[in-house]
Amino acid sequence: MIYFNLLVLKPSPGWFSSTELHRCVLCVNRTCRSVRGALLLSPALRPLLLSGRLWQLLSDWSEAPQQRGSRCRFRSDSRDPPFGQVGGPVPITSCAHESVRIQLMRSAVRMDGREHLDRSSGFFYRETEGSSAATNSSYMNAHGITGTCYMNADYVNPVGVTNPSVSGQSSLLVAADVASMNPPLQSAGPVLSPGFGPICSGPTPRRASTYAKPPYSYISLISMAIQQSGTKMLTLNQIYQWIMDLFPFYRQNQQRWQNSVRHSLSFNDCFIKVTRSKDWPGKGSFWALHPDSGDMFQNGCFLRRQKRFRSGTKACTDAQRSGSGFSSSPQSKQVHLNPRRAEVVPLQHYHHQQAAHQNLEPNHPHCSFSHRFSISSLMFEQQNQTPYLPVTYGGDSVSSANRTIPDPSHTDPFYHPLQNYSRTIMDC
DNA sequence: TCCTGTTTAGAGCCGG
DNA sequence: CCGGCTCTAAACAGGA
Repeated sequence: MIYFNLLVLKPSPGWFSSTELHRCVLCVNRTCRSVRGALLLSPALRPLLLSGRLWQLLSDWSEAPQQRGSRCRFRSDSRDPPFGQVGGPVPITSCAHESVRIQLMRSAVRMDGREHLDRSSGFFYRETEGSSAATNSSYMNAHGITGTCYMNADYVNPVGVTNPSVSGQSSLLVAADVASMNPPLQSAGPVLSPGFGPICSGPTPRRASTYAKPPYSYISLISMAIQQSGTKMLTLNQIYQWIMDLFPFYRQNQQRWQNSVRHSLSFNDCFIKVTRSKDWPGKGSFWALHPDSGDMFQNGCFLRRQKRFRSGTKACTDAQRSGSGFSSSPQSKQVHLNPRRAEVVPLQHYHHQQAAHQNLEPNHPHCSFSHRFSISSLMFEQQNQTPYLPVTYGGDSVSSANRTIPDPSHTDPFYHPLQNYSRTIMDC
């Protein structure tokens, strides 16, 4: 029987999304014979942990793999050591070894036989000051179990997937920026995966003494932010926040890059402005991705745009627009609702209508978004579980009656945008 | 006043 | 070399 310690770091404030928990459990279950979890939690999560609810959640999620015949089991019963003791969950402050934010499983574990993956294709995370990049770094966790980390870059793979083989080791990357543990901009925690988009092979970000600039363009960052949101649209401030939460680099010189973000939103046709409804007051409009902009990024890779999206292309027919209640003015990036055709349409469904129409199903070999972690793939997987858009495209004339399903982030305390990507994570 | 959004301009990089 | 893309800066207007 092999036991592994699963160490998950989480920023504060914050909570584990269902997807993150799901990912932890499933990845481990699919890999290990048995798992003993040890969660490093932010202080905000401790009450949840102490109350037993977190363990219950983990336990519940661990059932699925077992039903598929897996012998793996996530131990969460009363035999688990209590909080704070060896073998049990530990408070984040007891993590003695701070230099490694992401702890690995023990060796001799193979992840789905995908050892062939290129290191550069993912598995990005940051190491702390003083440690060297692109090295294997031994560590000892709070329970005295040693492992090896492969340090190769500054950023976590946005998918947060496992790296199947690193010098014979396996890793589980589920960590987030440990803001609660480190003063921002001074020490480096791993960066939480935004939930999609492979780090494409190519130039590997080099670690710097300070946070290195992410290899993503602003358009990529904005696209990622919007895509990862449950409603597929964000306000400007939410976009700011998402970027800063995910990439500590952008916590500095905010005026500079935020201006660029605003410029990108306004200048690029791939972003459309969704005006607020009267009964949904607030500052600023929502920004969404143009329904036809799905193939901007090659293979869903956010490092480089395949082509610049320009509105007015033939990709989206009038029939499709009208059929789903969409209409847009060629003179404006704002989208307007045709009230007579108004209906609540899940945006991802609309995307897939587009994809199907163009013979570009997510799994289609010619689909530029056919990548495992591409937006379309992810959206396809969540088609039956993603909440509907809280509003249709339609700006001012969207009636509250159409907002039949509220923004899940407003009603579900456990909602997290990343939860939509559980299927992909399960496949890790 | 601050934030949001638009627009213009210029520089740098990269690929054809 | 040229065009396209991206980034940065700045000015400006309008709204909360």
